[in-house]
Parts: sequence; structure tokens; C-alpha cells
Amino acid sequence: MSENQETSTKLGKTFDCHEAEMRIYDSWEAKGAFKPGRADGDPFTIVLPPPNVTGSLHMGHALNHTLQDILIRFERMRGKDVLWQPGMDHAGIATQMVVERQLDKEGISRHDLGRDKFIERVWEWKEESGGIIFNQMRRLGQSCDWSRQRFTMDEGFANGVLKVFVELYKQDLIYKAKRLVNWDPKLKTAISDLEVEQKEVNGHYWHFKYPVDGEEDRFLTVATTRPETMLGDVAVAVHPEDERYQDLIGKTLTLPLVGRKLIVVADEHADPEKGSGAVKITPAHDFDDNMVGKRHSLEEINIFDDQAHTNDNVPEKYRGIDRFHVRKMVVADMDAQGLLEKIEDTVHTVPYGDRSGVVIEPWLTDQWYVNAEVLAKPALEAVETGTTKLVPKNWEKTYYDWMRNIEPWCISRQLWWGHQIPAWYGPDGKIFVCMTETEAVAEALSHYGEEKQLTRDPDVLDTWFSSALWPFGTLGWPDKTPELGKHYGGDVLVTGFDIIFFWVARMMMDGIHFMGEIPFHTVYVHALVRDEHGAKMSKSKGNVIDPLDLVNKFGADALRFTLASMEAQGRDIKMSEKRVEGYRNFGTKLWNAARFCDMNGCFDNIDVEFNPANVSLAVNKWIIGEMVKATAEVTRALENFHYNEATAAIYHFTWGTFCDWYVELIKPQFFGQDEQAKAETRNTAAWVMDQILKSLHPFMPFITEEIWGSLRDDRETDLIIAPWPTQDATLIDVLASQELNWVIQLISDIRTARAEMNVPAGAKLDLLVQGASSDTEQVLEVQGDVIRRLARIKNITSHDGDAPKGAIQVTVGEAIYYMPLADVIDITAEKARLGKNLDKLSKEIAGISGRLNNEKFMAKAPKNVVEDNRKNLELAEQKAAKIKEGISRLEAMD
RNA sequence: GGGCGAUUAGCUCAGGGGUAGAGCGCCUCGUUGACAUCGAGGAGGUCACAAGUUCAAAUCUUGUAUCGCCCA
Repeated sequence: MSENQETSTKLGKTFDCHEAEMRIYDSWEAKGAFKPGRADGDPFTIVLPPPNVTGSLHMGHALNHTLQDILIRFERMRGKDVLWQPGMDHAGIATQMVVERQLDKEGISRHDLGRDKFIERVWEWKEESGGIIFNQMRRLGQSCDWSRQRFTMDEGFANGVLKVFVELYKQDLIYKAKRLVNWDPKLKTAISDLEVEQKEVNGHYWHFKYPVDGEEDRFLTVATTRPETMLGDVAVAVHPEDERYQDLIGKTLTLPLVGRKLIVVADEHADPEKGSGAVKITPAHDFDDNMVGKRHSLEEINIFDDQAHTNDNVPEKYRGIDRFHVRKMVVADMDAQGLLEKIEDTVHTVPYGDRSGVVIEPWLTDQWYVNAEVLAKPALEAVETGTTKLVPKNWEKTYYDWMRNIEPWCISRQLWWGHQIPAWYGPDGKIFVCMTETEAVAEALSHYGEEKQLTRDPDVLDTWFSSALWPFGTLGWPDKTPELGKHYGGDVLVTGFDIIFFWVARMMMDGIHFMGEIPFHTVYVHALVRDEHGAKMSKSKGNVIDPLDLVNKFGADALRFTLASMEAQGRDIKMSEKRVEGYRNFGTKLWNAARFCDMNGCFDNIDVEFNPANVSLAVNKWIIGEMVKATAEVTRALENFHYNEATAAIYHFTWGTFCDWYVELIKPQFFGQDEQAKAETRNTAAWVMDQILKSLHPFMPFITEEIWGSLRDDRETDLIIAPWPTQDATLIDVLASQELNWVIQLISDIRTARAEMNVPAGAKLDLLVQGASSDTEQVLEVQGDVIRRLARIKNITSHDGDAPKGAIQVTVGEAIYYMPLADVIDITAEKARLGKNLDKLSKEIAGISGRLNNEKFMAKAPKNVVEDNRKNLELAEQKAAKIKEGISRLEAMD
């Protein structure tokens, strides 16, 4: 092949994602493409769920971020003033553990360093190693405004966190109380429900006999999975309607080993079906028992210290011992006294700390609480009234269930790394909650009338407490910044369902409370990414797929497109590398289509006046119409968060319509001499290519930007801010669409017949047309070149009279198309082929006529359905008749 | 125990009252002037089961089975 001018191209053989991705990304960033500030655009705002400062990008992030970036790029191209606000949270426990582990290697503890020095070390660690995830996000192509990135511990943001605390306190919405919390005895801090993992484990039910006071030899048997807690028992509960124990209610028992008197209370918590029906009550060490205790005003006896060793509230023998060892001692001693009735095997759930891996202890401590019930009310209403919508809608039920049964929110943590609670205590325990120590001192002075020593509460706030103000804190609140004015009251929050309670609900609460307005009108809840067998990815299972490995292997575009295409609402995603590979291939296909257009001069001497409404050739009218349909579908799908439908629409148009048909259909023109037609087609191809690049850009930003920039050097803007393509329905031409669909049908049918009859792919056949209408003849004339080329036909001629000898036949519409073979055809094979076609048609005809002969169908089915059936029947019968003719013709030849 | 969801081609999954779809895999053919990371063609499914509603059910209802996830 000679390298002439016609075959030169500005594009290389394939898209080199390794070379291009970071170059393109840096160029966008350098040009400020990610920044908001389009004065003429409506705001469109998304806050990035802040990843953990210790974190690195996993598949869940990749999905979550891709879905956001698609929306962001889509709306940016639609002309909105787009802000995608990135940042990180400080991850109290996780970060503190990372740094403590470092210290451990140096042989020191945080206590050796002291609080201030330790926090300095955390900051040092953060500067060096924190936030690697941001660079990983860049590799995904995320168009966040990095210049605005926030960290929950940054001074400004932290100030906002304290302000929220102080204000809520002054409004009596934050208080201090002694309640049961999930206590981690290893980390020695309260943790949230989210950080507790319920695990099913094999355990035992120990049945203990408690002697009834005043009745010799009478015992009440209780069963427990945690014998050691009996040292803190204060009562035994039985069901109020349990006939066995009516006489015992109100009486007392003596707690073995301890000697304490236990009261027998009637409470529905006791399940008559379970064990003996009597249950021991330890209000200080069990959440259910605590409720029972509250109902019956029982004493709460705390038997553990902060590392779950027994304290002085137990008999001397058992003091200062680890909980699991105490368990053994209690069981042995009960047994020795003949009070151990039996031991049963059981499977029960045990709470484990997800960071420490140790069993969590319900423990009574002084903690700070938010009165979440009050804050939840308007947040609940916002969803009930539809001001904020959850998509898919079924998550609203989950949200309601939680919000309607909301518990006080424990916000204090016994850590050093975090926002230290702005509460100071006077010598008498009087609390002063202020923004600064200076203010606290001043308040104390006016309270006491003299200067007193104040001590600050050593605890810090739950990380979620700070991320709850993410939607406004990141915009500069409490300062009234212009960004806050324009971008608060954001648009969409994209998140996984696992943090609806811990984060979404709390942002709703704080947002409405402090800003008087919801933080977002839509919460899009997406799926979980699983491995290809459907198992949750986890480090311990070793089935984690690193998204960056896939980026390295197939490019960011391919990974993004895969994630979007698998994001169907309400279903989990099973990640498979094959799929990513397939979409990498799709990128290559697009690349080559662009090369083809370029080689044929589509991007030289561009007609800047080109108007797709004015094209004259049917093939061009058709592809323009199909393009508009595809773009409209992408747009509609994205507006409704149907990511999989959006990707399917652009994929099928690009590959199945543009590459498979349009490019093939226009080749005769490009290789022919009609310069006027060629010019129109070049312009059309260039126009369509631009529309494809635009429609595809939110999903595959890199390759589309690279093609966009390479093909022409007169682009007004980068693709990232180019206007979203037209969806002007008047560009859809019905006649052109019919004509091209007919051409495609004819070519496909001929190809099928050839392949089934084993006609060599290279052989060119004649096409004899019988019974064509004048319309069809005209189309055959106009489209003759492409039909000959794509169906491998030598000549197209009309044919009258008897069927030609030794020919295979296809039927499209009203005409029959014969293709005589040079050699005698295999009559048996052709008969079998036609017979198979006829079978199919017969089934269809039977089905349709059955319906049309059904009176009820005719009476009740909508008119258009009946009409469609009639039309289909007619077409099928017409075709069947022609095939029958063909079969009998062949039979006559036998 | 309660709630949510799933069950559709060999695999992974879309679809959602009016003739069953995609990608991958498989089979046949093909180096036709964008592309073998490709092209042309093909095989393959009583849409888990049962009953009901309907002119019409893969789709709606109810129940059953199996499997997930969340909560207690």
C-alpha cells in the first residue's frame, strides 16, 4: 500500500493511555478546568464523601467517584457552574492507630510523648503519608477542584466543628450523661455502632441455679452466654404471663458467689420459650438488661474497669482479673457449689471492634450525647415531603426506620487525635462550653466571682460529628463566603448504602439546623462492588481487586466505563476483568473510527457553517437522526441516574451503528468521485464524531479529549468544557431512517444466506430482483454501490418470469432477491435453510393469528396493538408465501 | 425472628404486560484500502417453581424453594 496523502492521520495506531492520561489531566488542571466560577451558569454542586486520611483507593471509591465524576462532567458540559468539593476526614481511631504503631516500632508509647507531642507526630505523618488517595483519584480522572480541598482538622473547618458543638450545647441539644456505650477495652474508647462488627460464633449457654429466698431447695434457673457478668446481676426477669413464675414475682433470690439480693421482676424482655424462661439482669453490662433496669429502677453495678478487668464491685477473690479468666473462675465455682445445672452449645452473635479485633464491652461511662431526636425531625420531614429524594426510592424506608427510632448519638471518644471537646470544668465540676479557653476563663470568672483552675475535657469528638458539617463546612462556614451562598444547598450526594445513617442522615440534620436548608436534593445510593464470585472484597479474604491495577492494565477510561455500565440501580456489582478489557477494546474501536474519518479528510477544510439540518443524502440524514436519538437517551438516562442505560446507548450507537454500518456505508463515496457528496459526508462524519466524543466524554474523559484535541487544531475549547451535544428531534428523518433500515436488512439477509449456504466469502454473486416496487427500485439504484460492496454483489438487475436456475433466495419486503451460483447449488441444503426460515415464520403466524381470532383480544386490546399484529401478520404471510414458492421451485428441480 | 433484594443464554448481567436482550465464552468463515484490542455469520433460554389477575404474564399478585445483604 502506498503512503499517499489520503491515508495520513494525526492519530497513532492505538491510544496510549499510559502516555496520555496524566498529560491530559495535568493540562486540564493547569487550565483551571475543574474550578467553578462560570458566572452565567446555574450552580451544580457535589461534595465528595471525604475518604479517610489513612486510606487508599479501593474499588468502592472507584465506583463512588466515577459516578460523581460522570455527573460533574455531564453538568459542566451542560453549562452549569460546577463545583465538586474534595477533601479528607481525619479518621480519629484509624489515624491514631497508624501513628501509635509507628511509635511502637520505636519502643515508645503515646503516653511517653504526651498529648501535644503526639499530635505533632500525627500531623507529621499526615504531611508525609496522608492523602495518597488524592493522587490515586487523579489517575481515575476525577475533575474535583483540588484548589479547594479540605481536611476536617484544618483550622477553619475545625473551628466550624467547635462552633456546631458550642451552639448545640447552648440549645440544650448536646448534653453529658452516663450511659452504656460500646466500649473497646483494647483501644480504651467508646466506638460507634458502625465500628462494631457483629459476628456469629460458637459459644455456650451456662445454666445457673439461683436460690430462692425463704424457700429451701427452690432455685430459679437462668441461662447466660456470659457467666462473668453474673457478678453484676441485680435482678432476674420473667415474663409477666409466664405461669410458672407468677408466685416468684417480687420475691428475692440470693446471688451465689456474691450474696447480693436479686429481685424477681416481670418484664416482657424475658422469653418464656428460651431456656428456663428466666433471664438474669445485668444493667451495667448489657444493652437489653439496661432497658429492663430502667423500667424497674434497678441499680447499675459496673464490675469492669476500662480494660475489662474486674473492679472493686466484685468479691475480693475475683478482683483485677481479665473478663475471660473471670468467666472460667465463675463457672468453676458455681459448679463446685452444685449450682451449675448444665452447659449447652449455642451459636450467638458477639460484638467485635473492627479496628482492634477484641470483643466489645457494653460499659457505663460519662459521654457526650447529641439529642438526635430533635435534629432528626426536620431531616425526616425533608425526605417524607420529597424535598430530598433518595434514589433508588426503596432506601427511603431504611432512612425512615432509623430516623423514627433514633437513639441519642454518643459523640465523645477517648482519643487524642481529633477535635478536642471545647468544654472546661471548674473545681466543682461546673461545665463551661466555649469556643476558646479565654472565653471559658472569662465565663468561669463571672460565675465564681474569682479566678479558678479550669481543666479541659480530654476527649475528642467522633469523626462523624465533624463530617456531618461537610456540605457547609467545606464552603467556609461559619464565614459567609460567596461559595457558601452559591453552592450550599447542593445537588446530589452519591454514596454507598452503608453510611446512610452515619453520614447522610447527620448531614441532613446539621445542614437543616445550621443552614436552614437541605444540603442536597438527591441522594443517589449505589451498589457495593464485589469480586467476580459475588463475595464482599476484603483484605482478609484476599479477593481485593485494586482499581489502580486495572487502570494500569486497561486505562482509566475502561475502568470507568465498566463501573458505570454495571451500575444498575439496586444491584451489587461483580467486578470482572474481562468486562474492563472489553471496554478497553471499545475505546480502541472508537480510536480507529476516528482515524478512519481523519484518513479520509473529514477534519481537513472543515465547513464551519455546516448545519446537520441541511444534509441531502439519506445515509447522512439517517446517521444524524440516530446520533440525536442516542444522545437524547444518554441525557435522559443520566438525568435519572440510569448509568447502565447511558453507557449502553452510547456504546451501541458508536460501535453497532456508527462503526458497523455508517463507516461501511460511506466508503463507496470516499473511494468514489462525487466530490459534492464526499464533502457533505465528510462534514457529517466529522459532526457525528464530535457528538460521539461529547456524549462519551463523561464516561471516557481521556481518550475522548485526546481525539478531540488531535483531530483539529482550531478547537475553541477543550472537550471537557465543550457544550453538551444537541438533542434536536427535528433532525430525525423518518424516511431516511426507513430507507437505511431497509438497506441494512437486505445486506444482512444476503450475508446470512451466503454464510449458511457456504458461499465463499470472497465470491461475488449477481443479484436478480423480482417484484420490487418502484420505490424499492429507486432505493436499489441510489444504494446500489453500498449493497454491492457490503453484500459482495457483482450486478443488480431486475428479473421477470421464472426463478433463475441454481439460485439461493432472500425475501425482504415485497420483493424476492435471487443469487444464482455458478456451480449447481446444494438443493438439499437450500431447501433445509428455507424450511428453517419458514418454520420460524409459521410459528409467528400461528401466534399472531391466534390472537387476532380471539374475540376477547379484538374487543379489549388497544387499537394500536391490534393494528401492529395485523401488519406483522401480513408481512409474515407475504414472506412465508415467497419462501414456500422457493421451496416448491427447488422441489421441482429434484 | 423482622426487613430488603435476587433467581432470565455456558458465565456475568440488562429489561419489566403485547414475537426474549447485551457483553464475554463457544462454533464456522474471513489478513475486503480504520481497527485481529477486528470483521461476517451461527448455535444457545418452557425468564426458579406453583397458583391467581388479564384478551395477553418473563414482567403484576400471592405462596413455595434456594441464595445474598441489613437489623434484632
